[in-house]
Amino acid sequence: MPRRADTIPPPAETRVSDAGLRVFIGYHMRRAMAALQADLADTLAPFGLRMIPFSVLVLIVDNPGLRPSQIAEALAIERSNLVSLIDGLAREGLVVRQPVAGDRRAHALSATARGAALCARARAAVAQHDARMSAGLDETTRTRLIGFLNRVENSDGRG
Amino acid sequence: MPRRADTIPPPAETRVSDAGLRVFIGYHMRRAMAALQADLADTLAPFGLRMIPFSVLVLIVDNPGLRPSQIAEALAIERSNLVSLIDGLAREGLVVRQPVAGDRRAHALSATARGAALCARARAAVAQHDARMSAGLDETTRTRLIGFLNRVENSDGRG
DNA sequence: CCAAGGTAGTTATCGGTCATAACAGTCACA
DNA sequence: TGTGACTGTTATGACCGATAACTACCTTGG
Repeated sequence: MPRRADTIPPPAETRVSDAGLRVFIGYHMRRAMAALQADLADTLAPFGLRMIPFSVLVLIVDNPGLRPSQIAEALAIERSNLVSLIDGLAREGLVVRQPVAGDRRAHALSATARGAALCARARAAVAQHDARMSAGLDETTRTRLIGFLNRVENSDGRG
Repeated sequence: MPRRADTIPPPAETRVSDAGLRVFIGYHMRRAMAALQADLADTLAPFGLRMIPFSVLVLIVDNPGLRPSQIAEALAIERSNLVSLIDGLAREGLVVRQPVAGDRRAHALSATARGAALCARARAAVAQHDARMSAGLDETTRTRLIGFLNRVENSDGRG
């Protein structure tokens, strides 16, 4: 028998269940990643950095003379999205673009002293953040976890 | 000794190293998550769904009469972002909003027959996708991995 | 040498995700 | 009764990611 109009009786204290999604590892990964990213954002905020710019800065510091297209390939980012990213780092005086001797198209990226210093401090903070996140993870489990993540990462396209 | 102008010598076949980022579990998670999300997007595309709308649909199917604010809380999404999400599902005829008897503010969400059917098929496809992603993951490692992900997820704010 | 095709960086633009602020209608309760 | 809280909603903006097209430049084959 239809209730008056199309109203629905109030749910009797029903607790919402996401069990149908919890069966998927991807769901757990997504939730964990969201929490991790929020924590990382808080960690990097004092340095005026966000996740991606931090990654780019580390790459430049660790690989002086790097070119944008190489960063794009390493981080799986489109080249076009790198320009504003590098613009931002350059605006802050953290990195500089220099011409390359043999190729007038390319830009060699390197960190300034200020960029290197900031990167070192941010790197230490992120290391603490990462250790906090993976606290209570014994070495073998950690290794196995990274192995799993690498396998997922490299299952390009189809499996 | 400064080189002519400010040019930089071409890098001698330098391979770019992201070792400075590989030390972080978060970096591996981010890369794995990106690959997983791309694969999941391909999996859901035939059903006209993306990751978030799929999650919302599953929640509605599994919890008939659910209200938007409950979905927001369950999925850690802002309420305001749910409206266009539900609009989309409703436009496709997958879910309907019905008034709730006792509370004229609330909307009870439930799936249509079409929505339930689509959800079942999409759920099966996602199950295959998830199994593919976690292939070669024995049960104890899988359990331990999920435990780790849950710990990360629940390390709200600071640790 | 020179024309054709590829590469590096850039611009413009779009879609998707997420957050915030503000608002109207409604409910609950002192 | 009226104050405060809650629901769904609108509008808006930041960030991330992808695509297409352009300029400047390099490289290669004829």
